[in-house]
Formats: sequence, C-alpha cells, structure tokens
Amino acid sequence: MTSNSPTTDRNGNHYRHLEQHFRYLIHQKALQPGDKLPSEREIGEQFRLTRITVRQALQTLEAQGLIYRQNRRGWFVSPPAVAYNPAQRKSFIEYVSKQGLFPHTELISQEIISADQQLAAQMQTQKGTPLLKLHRRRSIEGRPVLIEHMILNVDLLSGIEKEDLSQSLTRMLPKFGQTYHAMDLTFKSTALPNSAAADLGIATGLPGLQIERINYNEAGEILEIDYEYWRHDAVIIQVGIHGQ
Amino acid sequence: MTSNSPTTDRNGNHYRHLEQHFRYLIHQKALQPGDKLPSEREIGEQFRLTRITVRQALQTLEAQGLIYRQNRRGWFVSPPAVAYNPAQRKSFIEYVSKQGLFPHTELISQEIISADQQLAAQMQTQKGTPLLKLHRRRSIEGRPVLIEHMILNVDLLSGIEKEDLSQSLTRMLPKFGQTYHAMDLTFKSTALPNSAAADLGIATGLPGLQIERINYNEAGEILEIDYEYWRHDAVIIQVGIHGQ
DNA sequence: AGTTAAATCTGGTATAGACCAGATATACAA
DNA sequence: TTGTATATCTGGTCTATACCAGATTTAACT
Repeated sequence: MTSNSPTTDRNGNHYRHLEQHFRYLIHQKALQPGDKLPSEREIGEQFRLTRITVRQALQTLEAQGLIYRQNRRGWFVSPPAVAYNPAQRKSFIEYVSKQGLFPHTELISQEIISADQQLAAQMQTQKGTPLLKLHRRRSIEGRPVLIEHMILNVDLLSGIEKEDLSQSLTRMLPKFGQTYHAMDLTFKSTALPNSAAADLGIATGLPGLQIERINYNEAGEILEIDYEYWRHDAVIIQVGIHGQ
Repeated sequence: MTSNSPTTDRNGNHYRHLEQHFRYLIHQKALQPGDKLPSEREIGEQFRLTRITVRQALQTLEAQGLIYRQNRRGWFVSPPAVAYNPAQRKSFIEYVSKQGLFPHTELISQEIISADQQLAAQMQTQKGTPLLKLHRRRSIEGRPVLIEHMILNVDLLSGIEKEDLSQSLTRMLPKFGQTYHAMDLTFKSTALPNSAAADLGIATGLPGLQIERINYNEAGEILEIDYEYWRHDAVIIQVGIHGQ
C-alpha cells in the first residue's frame, strides 16, 4: 500500500497522465473557463488511448470540479466556484456579481396550489392555505449551476404571484412587509436526482450538492421552503456560527 | 442492441436496470448496511452484462451514497449518513452514538511544531508560537468516514499534548479553561485529495465533502483550525442561522 | 499450533471496436 | 432570405477480452 508514486506510477495509469496534462493546461491558463476541450476521440488519437481511458481521466477531472460536460456537446473548463454565505441574506444576483461573475435566473414554472395535509404540515400552516410553487434555474457565466424548487406561503405574501418571479425574492419581500429572519439549512452531498440533472443538462448520477432551506419571518412563521440542487463544482458554502 | 428495455427507458440503459435492482434490494432490506455485494464478475454473469456495464451501475449507486467499495475487497452497502450540526458543539462521539451508530477515533500522528510566518498568520498569532498538529481518522460502524487535520494553539492549551488525543477535544477544553465560542465554517464538495482518499482506503478522485473550521474562544482568539475530509455519503450537515 | 508460500479472488486499468440519439453544421429547395 | 432535410460530430452506452496488484484463502511446511 502507501503507493506514494508522485507523478508516474509503475503500471499503466495512463489516465492519470492525461488528468495531469489537462490540470496543467488549466492551471497555466492555456485552457480558460468556458473553453472547450478536444473531443474524446481526438484526445484518444493524440495520446493513443482508448476512449474509455480518456473518459476515465475526464470523469476524474470532473469530480475535482475542473471541467464539466454538456450532453453531446463536449467538455468545457469550469468557471471558478462562487462563495455562498447564507447568513448574509444576499440575493443570488448580488453575491454572484459581487464576485465578478455573471448571474442569470430563469423561471421554469410557477403554480398556485392549495396546501394538502402533507404540505400544510411541512409549511406549518393550515390545510387549504394557498401556496406558490416555483421552479427556477440559475446560471453563472452562462452555465446552469442550480435548480430551485420553492414553496411560498401566499397568505403571508399575498399578490406575490403577480410579480416577475425571475427576479430576486430577497429584494421583493419588503414589499409584502416581510423579511427573512432565521433559517434552517441542511446540506447533503449526493447524486443529483434525474429531474434536476436533466434541467441542468448533465448526466444523471453525477455528484451534486443538495441544500434544503426553511425560511422564517420575524414571527417565526415559515415564509418559504427551498430545495436547491447545485452542481457540486459551482459553489463553496461559508457559514459563521456565533456564541450561544 | 436496443434490447426490449422492459421497465425503463428508451435505449439500452442496462446499467439503470442493475442500479434499480440493487436499489430495490437495499430499500427492501434484503441487503443491509455492511453487507457485501456479489463480485463484479458474478453480477455480470448473472445479468449477462460486461464488467464495464456492471461497474457503471455500481459507480452510480456509489455516487448516490447507497454503496461503497473497499479496494480489492468488494462492494458493500453503506450505513446511513450521520447528521452533523456544528452549531451544537457536540463531540463526534456524542452525536454519532446518539444516532444509534458506533463511532471510533484513531490518532494517526501528532507533532508539536513552531509556527512559521504562514502558520502564524493563519492562526492569527505570533511567529514561534507552539502549535500541535493532529492527524486523526474517524469511523462510523467500523467504516472510516472522515480524516481530520487539526492545528491547535498550545499557548492557549498548554499541556494538551500530554492528553489522550484520540479522545474528544470538545470535552477536553474546559480542563484548559477554554471553550469553543464561535466558528467559521466552509463546506465544499470536491474530489478527495490523494492522501485523504488513501487514509480512508478509497480510490482517489471519488467525490467527498471538505470542511474547514476555524474555532474561536470567547476572547476571539483562534484555538484551533480543522480540515476535515468526509466520505460524501457519510454525513448530512444541518445548521440554523438566526436573526442578526 | 504457528509460520510461510502459493493459489485464488477482487477490484483497477486498459485495448479494440460498435451502435445510438441528441446537437450542430451544411447543402439544398422554396 | 428562409426553412428544411441531411450528413456529420459528440458524448452515452455496450460487448468481449486481457493483464496487474492487493486482499484473502488455502496448502504446505516447520
């Protein structure tokens, strides 16, 4: 065991060479964020490797967040990860653009429903409460990085469904006399579910970061519950915990 | 060849069948945490699939946290993930055993060093301050799940190097007149670095969860900085953020 | 019983070739 | 110019086979 082997291993490990090759090009900025890599077949030809071996190298780089793929379009160099600090209550647009990156939000669907038993329990409200379900996709530097499923309590935010819901909700809330006061967060590193992967245009089963967020107003009522599915390489989460 | 895909999708997708097969067995508890799966070759024979296809299915299940592998030993069903709430300041041993799981800590190495320029800056202390470097491995249900690299300020915790450092530091601190008061946390989903993967006995390049934690005492001095590398499927992080 | 060496099993890595379907570019017709 | 059909390129999935090295078990030898 231990197998220190710095650069080159005794046995095959061709894919590690390939991995280091591209890592080097990316670090040297010969390949820049957004740039397209040669096709798997071309790489294989150039290095005299099978596509399977090439793919293994590319998948390893993908797991490290250096590159990503778009279904049947090719492999691309990843933009830097954005830092997300949920405690600061800044909007997506704010904290992304503040880091010199270009954010974009699309509203995929919106729907007003009436809370059934289960949803009412989740939202800690009464059965029959009107709820707004939102489904959004957010991008950084033109790359979809995040799928959001949100459920909002319309009783506390009446009329919100008439707003432009591809805008920042954080900035919209004061209009309705509400603010985010506290939140419960759950993070989980897991494979993206099929639907989220499809919305992000990536293959199912790739690692992702799942965030569940329950937002409370000052009265301790649940304003909104969010389920976010992030590309694993697109975000770093920073939180400060202070004395109790 | 197109294979009359019975239950699932359009084209081949044999590996999805296999994936669902094992997911079913695990959910039905026909396969329980810690159980060993048949070897890749056996599975391939049983389902008349190539090892490559079998491996793809297993790797997908691995990404979902359902199974894990041990190098050249086989594939096993994962124990449930442990919930970790950094705000509660409970020790690893506490929160793991409270969830009905069996924790274990090994001290891999310990070392007293003198802070150089860079370390002093990180620890917000003076050059030359004595620091204790710890390297530990923590397991749940006998499975290594977490590698810790810690740096402690011995000026604030003098004599700590004589303690049994495979024990909980959280419980040890009051002895030295210190408590954890605030912390800054950074989470990142990324491939495990080689050394951490080796310590965990898993292949390099697999997804992991990286946590950086800076611990402050009541005076706002840095007591300790931790770098944790978790198996991605071993933990769920829960944090509450309260009004400011 | 205790130690050691050899056979076997397992995942890790690799070659060679194939067909599919979505994405893209190109040529052609209206 | 605009729309459409088509050829091409790309990653997604798969078969068949092979050798390697670490982990485990078995057999042989003290």
